[in-house]
Amino acid sequence: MAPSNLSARSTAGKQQRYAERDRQIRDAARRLLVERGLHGFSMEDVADAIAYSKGTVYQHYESKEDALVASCAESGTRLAALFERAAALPGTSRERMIAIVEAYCLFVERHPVPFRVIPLVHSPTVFEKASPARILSVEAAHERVRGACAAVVEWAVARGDLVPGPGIDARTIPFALWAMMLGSFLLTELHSSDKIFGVDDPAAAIRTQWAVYLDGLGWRPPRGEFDEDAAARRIRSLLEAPTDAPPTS
Amino acid sequence: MAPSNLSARSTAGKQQRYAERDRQIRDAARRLLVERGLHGFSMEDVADAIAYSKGTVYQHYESKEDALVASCAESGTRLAALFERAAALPGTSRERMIAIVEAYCLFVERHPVPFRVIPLVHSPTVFEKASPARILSVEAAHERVRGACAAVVEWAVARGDLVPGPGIDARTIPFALWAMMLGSFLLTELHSSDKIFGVDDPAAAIRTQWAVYLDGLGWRPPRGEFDEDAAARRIRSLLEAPTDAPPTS
DNA sequence: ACCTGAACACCGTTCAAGT
DNA sequence: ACCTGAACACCGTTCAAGT
Repeated sequence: MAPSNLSARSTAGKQQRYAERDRQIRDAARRLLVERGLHGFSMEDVADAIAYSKGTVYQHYESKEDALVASCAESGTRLAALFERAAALPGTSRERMIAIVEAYCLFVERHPVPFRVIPLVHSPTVFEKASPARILSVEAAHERVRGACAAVVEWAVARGDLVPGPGIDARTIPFALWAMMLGSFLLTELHSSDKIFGVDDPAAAIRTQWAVYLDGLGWRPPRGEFDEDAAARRIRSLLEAPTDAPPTS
Repeated sequence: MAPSNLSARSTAGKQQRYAERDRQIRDAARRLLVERGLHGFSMEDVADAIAYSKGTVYQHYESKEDALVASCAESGTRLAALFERAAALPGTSRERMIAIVEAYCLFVERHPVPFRVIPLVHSPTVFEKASPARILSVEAAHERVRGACAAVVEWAVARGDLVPGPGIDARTIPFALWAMMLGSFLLTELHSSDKIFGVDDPAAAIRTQWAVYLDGLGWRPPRGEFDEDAAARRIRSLLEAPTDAPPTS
């Protein structure tokens, strides 16, 4: 921890250069993934996009799959941060649940490609070629996302807004919420060309479905006893505000 | 339409040989996809698996993507047939909704790989390389699936089991159902290794969530007024029976 | 007329050879 | 010590040359 000055400086310099290059590679990879999609994404292009060779890219990622999982972990971490902000917003427990839905909608709007890549990357064949550390970072992000939902459910139970029961608990409800949101956006994505469902605004559909589901759980207050649209608008403007300077006024 | 006998016979023979080879290729492709996953699926292996060359495989599929979409269309058609059977099963409107959920669960259990491939194949980069006819066949299958759900909703409204309203109609409910099922299974799939949600039986979770959602819609009869588990068991045994000899006794 | 498989292109991945 | 890019392997795709 206290090596000679020279060695310390060179080690620090080395680490800094490595970190800088890591950032460059990560940015290039993300941009290429967004521009060309999973299909057109290649390690060759990543190497071309930065000022280093393919061999150097492979010092940062074990494999192409490792790079994809890394990109997923990054998206997941951003989503987790947004969920945690949403779960802590002022309001009733039901409004915080709405906030989480708004957070998800906002995320998908802002990052459609990373979102679409999630299910593709989470396949056994991809994961088994990624480094264990990389997989752990994805799981950590997901755990944060789940935890943010679970916290709202537990708070609602503590406040008496929700009466727990079979299928009504802090494990099942986050699962249901996430499944509904993931499924709705994917389904809209899958059928954006054909108009099979006639659902052109998935975010609106999710808001309605989620409200129906919360009513089914008996979550207080029910639809009709508060202005859902106004709550959603208020929450969205709070979430859209920049993270480092929240408009508390 | 009435060519010479000889020509007719040779044309018929040709078509028959083509159809036979098409079946061989399709079977090989499906098996390889299941065995090796999307990642390990190659046109080279398909050609090796049958007694023809790569060039011949390319007479059946425009591209690798075309082959994948074809496989999806096949799965979709099977799913549609199962949904149509489920939607027509004897019982109340709510039991028929349960039947559709059971049909989906049964399908995913029986064909996990084709199911997992669906979101991967429905990406713009894949679809734009598939032939228009192939895409149409996928859309036709989806339309049948949606139609089967919509029919149950309309029947429930006609019977007075469901009162339509905003977000409560034959377009939105099938969307919600499909989204919930797709999302639940994908999410379970994504997190089968880590145990983040603690949900080890997605089918059970879906049954509960769907019941909660139907209650939220006000669909009659509500949970608690009938034996859901018994209904699900009865329906499942009907669905598991072979298609061509339904046990009507 | 139909089918083949050599040939080309495009990466993923490695590693001997540079600096 | 670090980085490079030639080299190899593995397909996707095509098409001139067989039968």
